[in-house]
Amino acid sequence: MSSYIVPDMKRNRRSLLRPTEGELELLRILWERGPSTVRDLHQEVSSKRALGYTSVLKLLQIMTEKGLVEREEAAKAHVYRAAAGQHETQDQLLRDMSERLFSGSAAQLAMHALAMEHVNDQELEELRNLIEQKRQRQ
Amino acid sequence: MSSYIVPDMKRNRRSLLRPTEGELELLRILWERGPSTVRDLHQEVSSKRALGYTSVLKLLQIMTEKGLVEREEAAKAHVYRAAAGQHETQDQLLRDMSERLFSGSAAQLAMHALAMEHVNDQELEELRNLIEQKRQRQ
DNA sequence: CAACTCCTACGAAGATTTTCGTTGACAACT
DNA sequence: AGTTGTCAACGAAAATCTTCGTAGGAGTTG
Repeated sequence: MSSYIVPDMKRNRRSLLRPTEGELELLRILWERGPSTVRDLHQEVSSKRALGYTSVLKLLQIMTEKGLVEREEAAKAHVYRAAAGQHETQDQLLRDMSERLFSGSAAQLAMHALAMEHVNDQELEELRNLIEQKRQRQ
Repeated sequence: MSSYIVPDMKRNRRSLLRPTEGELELLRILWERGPSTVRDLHQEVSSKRALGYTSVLKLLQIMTEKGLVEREEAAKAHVYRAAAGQHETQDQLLRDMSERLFSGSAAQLAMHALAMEHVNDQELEELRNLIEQKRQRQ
């Protein structure tokens, strides 16, 4: 009989796919601001809701373990940056959602999204172009 | 001295807005199949992944408490049906996602969704119509 | 150099979600 | 009546997520 130390794959597998609520909050800020320190992030988050400094720090440490962010330890205050690109993550989560909510139909998802809210002229124009491109390719 | 029984608002507030992962899985099946028993649902879920019968049951009980499903107790095997409409829930979750991933731009979300995957002709047509409607209204 | 300040690491409490095992009710069978 | 099968209820373990408090290192300043 033997026992192994198995890397915690349950966590990794799922988390790479889907950042949690709090993780996403930080990622969003990192995408906007670019590489930031804990203090930067805490300040940003604080404008939205109360959250302790060490909470943000801890979250970032976990995210580092999961590979969601990478950090530069050169300076005293470590600098964090998103490991995955914004688009990549967005697409991943959208695919997920289309799967779970619309049985895989991205088009249905898109229609619901459009029907839902205000869309400005420029966005409408981009959408029309996108659709024309798609039509010609098929 | 008096004590009150306070409805668990923390739970309700959030959960009505956002079914958890497992809850959504069951809701999707209920939307597809219509009212179902625990056994039905368990069978359906089992085709995707291993999950005990009582796990499904428990989840349904919790969902009943939360008001996500309603149940008919007439027969021995209770029959559950989704309380929240599919569209309602979809829109709610989309709004959420557009907020969290695209800073509230549903149009951006839609574009990403479209760019991502194959969309058939009929869907493209519907999208064009939808966009035309929007354009004229603005 | 002692008092401050800033920052990371670590551990841990709470809340929530996920997953079952066990129990007891009820009915069908033998 | 005893055995077997199906189900709901309940409780609880395990996994995750969220949020902090506390400790300790490293500069800074009076």
